[in-house]
Amino acid sequence: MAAAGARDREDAERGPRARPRREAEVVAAAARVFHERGYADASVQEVADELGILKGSLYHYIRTKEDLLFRIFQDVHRDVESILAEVASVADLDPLERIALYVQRQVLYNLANLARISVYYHELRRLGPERLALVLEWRKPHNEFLRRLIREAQEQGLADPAQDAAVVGNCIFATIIWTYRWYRPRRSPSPALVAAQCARYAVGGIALQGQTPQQEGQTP
Amino acid sequence: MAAAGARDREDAERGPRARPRREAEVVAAAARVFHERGYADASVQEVADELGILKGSLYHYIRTKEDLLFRIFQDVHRDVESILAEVASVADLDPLERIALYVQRQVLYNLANLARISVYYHELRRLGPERLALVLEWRKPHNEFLRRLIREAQEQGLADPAQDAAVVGNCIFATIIWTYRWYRPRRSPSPALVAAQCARYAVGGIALQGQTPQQEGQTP
Amino acid sequence: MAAAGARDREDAERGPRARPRREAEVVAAAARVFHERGYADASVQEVADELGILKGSLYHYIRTKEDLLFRIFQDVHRDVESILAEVASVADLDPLERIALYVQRQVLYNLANLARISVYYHELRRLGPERLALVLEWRKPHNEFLRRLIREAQEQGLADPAQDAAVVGNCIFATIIWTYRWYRPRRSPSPALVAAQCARYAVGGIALQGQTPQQEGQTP
Amino acid sequence: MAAAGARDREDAERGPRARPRREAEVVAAAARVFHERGYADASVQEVADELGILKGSLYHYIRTKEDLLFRIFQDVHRDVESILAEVASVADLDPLERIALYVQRQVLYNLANLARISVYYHELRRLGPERLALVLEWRKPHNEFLRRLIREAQEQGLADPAQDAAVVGNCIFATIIWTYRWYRPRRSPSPALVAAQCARYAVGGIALQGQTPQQEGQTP
DNA sequence: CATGAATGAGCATTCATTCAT
DNA sequence: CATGAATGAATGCTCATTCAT
Repeated sequence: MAAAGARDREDAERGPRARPRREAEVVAAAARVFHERGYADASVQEVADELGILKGSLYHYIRTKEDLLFRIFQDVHRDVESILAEVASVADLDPLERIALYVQRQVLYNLANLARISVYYHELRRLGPERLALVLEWRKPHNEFLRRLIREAQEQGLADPAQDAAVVGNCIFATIIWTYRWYRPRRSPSPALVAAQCARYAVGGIALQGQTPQQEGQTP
Repeated sequence: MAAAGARDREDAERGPRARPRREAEVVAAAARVFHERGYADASVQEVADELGILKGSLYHYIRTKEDLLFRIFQDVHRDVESILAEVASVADLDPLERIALYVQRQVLYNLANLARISVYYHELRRLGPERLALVLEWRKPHNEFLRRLIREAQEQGLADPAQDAAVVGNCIFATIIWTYRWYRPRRSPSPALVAAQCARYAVGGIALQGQTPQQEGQTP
Repeated sequence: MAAAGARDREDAERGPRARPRREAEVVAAAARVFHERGYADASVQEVADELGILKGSLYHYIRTKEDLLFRIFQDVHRDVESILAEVASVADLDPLERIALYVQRQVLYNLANLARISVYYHELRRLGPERLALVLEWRKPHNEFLRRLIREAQEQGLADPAQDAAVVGNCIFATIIWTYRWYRPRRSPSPALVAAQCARYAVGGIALQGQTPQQEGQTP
Repeated sequence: MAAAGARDREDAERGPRARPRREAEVVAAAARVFHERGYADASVQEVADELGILKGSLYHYIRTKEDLLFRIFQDVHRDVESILAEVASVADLDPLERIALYVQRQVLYNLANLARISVYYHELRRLGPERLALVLEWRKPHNEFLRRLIREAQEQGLADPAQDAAVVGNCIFATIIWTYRWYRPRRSPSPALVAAQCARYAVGGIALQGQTPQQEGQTP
């Protein structure tokens, strides 16, 4: 996670071969520009400007503009995958604790990588059909992971069995993802605090409690 | 009226003012197209096609493409405003109950208006600066309304006072808003069920409970 | 044929609706530009300049640059088809006479439509695969027509049966087609003279004669 | 030689001067690529790929892309010149026999060098003005040679004096050149047969005969 | 109101050519 | 000689917007 969080910052320590660096810089610049202007409105020119090279030169690293977008997805996917693996490997946690840890880690990652994450969650539909399908495939294990935890919590009497695992799973994802839309680096509370409170909110949202308002009957 | 006879087949049952209907159709078509293709990728031509008129004719209703976008925002804002008013006017609810009602009503509205809502939440940044500022201004009362309820709940011992009202307020908005991204009309549970479970999740997320995992200290 | 020949010239007499005219002008301008500069080197800008409109406006008539090319092929094909039909319908000609008529008419057409014909014979491979296949399909009946006449002439003792019908058929096409490369409107003899001599050359090339050099054995 | 050892596998049997071979390979690769894709559509990259070197490395052999084209012209010119010289030096041939020999040798050469010949005849106009003029100058002696033979044949009563020497000269060139467009190495008859029949066709086309259709009067 | 041709600015992409290593 | 990143100009195409009919 630490390595992932560092990705948005400029790397100071580089060895003799600067090539991989270049690639990462290109993707980082694209993430910044796409975040700021939106993928469809951003021009390849603007990405090149951000990098201080000419538009034509950018095409040494990519074949199409969409490649820039897809590489952002690849990078985020890789990081997010490692968060999942890490959370899954922690021992001695009950399902609710594991969900709390998952939410907290993901939120922390999001807040540390706002530009890339914004693109990752906002511009999915700008990918071509094959890549779109690929990314949707990537995301499935996360859905499964979370739903399984929810069901386990329900079976162990920790979570309300009346809640649909798919629905509340999506609510938890909402809690994690939407941070990219409201978090303001300088104005909002510290990432650690936000991550903790999101985790607390998500767990509270599914936990079994005594008193809960029942309103379904009131629907107009 | 006689001169307009040739156009009567298009909408037969219309009162003396035919304009509002036509206007609403235009905005609805725009919402559908912008939802499907994304605002930036959608062309004015496609909206005209959706309406069965020519591109040039569309400019009788609008001055710029952004007008189409903005009218969607106006419509949604109007509806959402009335939901807020309605929820505020219900008597004899404690803060948590009122939050639950608010979430439930909003989610129900979202699920019934997926196209417009998707645009409303997804394309905000495509508005020009003045209109963007206007919409952000519109949204403030909702923030205030929700935060006030949270604080009241905390003061009345119903909600966890350790939670930052702004943060959990955003979490509740996340729960409401994100439905536009995951809800699938035919595959997902009924709107009523989803709305109820989202409300239950949101209230549970802020309600005071005995046991909650405390992880802030574990953050690396 | 007369109508076909007139196509390259500007039409003076036009009715109230100038629309079909516009289309023909576009194709004629494209033919001129592609002839002068070569299809691949010519830019859509240059075609627009030739028409006195803006590049973007040209796209009201076409979807791609290749459309311009293909319409030239369509026009020439239509004309050439009618020449074939006409030659086939003349009564009381022996095979050699019919071949002579065919060559003469085709050459006359070529010389009257140099720009379009140059493109038709020179830029075939610039068409996309489907259109290329289509045009090759169009040309097959001409091959068949000519080969059949050659075989008939051979059977009737008018043409040398030792000649391969496919090979000399191609030689006759060469005689017809290559005119687009060497004919110079002001410097060369009159179209009528050239057409007659090409016909005479082609017929002589296949006709049965007493003395002909036999060199195949000398091949190194 | 030791330093160059790493490249020995590419061409093992080479004398002390490896440069000319390398040069010839470059031109041959260019001819193949230009033949396949067309000069204007072919990229320098593709020629480099064909050679298995990088684009930048190609510029050790050439200064511009057009150089590649011109060298093909130089090579073909050299060969074609030697055919002319050879045909001119054969003793004891009457004009028609010499024309037959010329056609046959040229066609044989064309069929054995389809790629270069296609470029030679197809891409002439892609040369810059000076080189274009140069090549046109090169070709003049061939025109003169052929026309002189035709006129001699006419004077000796071997060829029809009513035919314009320039026109039928071009017809003969057509017969020779057009082979590059219709000859298919595996499907068409043997080069020797084709060359013989082209020669037979060309000579028949100009030879004096009794019966010839006269259609000039029918021209509309 | 409707039409549809025209506008003109902008964009992604290609490519011949250069040059420092 | 070879490399490959960089250049910069050009190109095909799109599209929001206008306007005469």
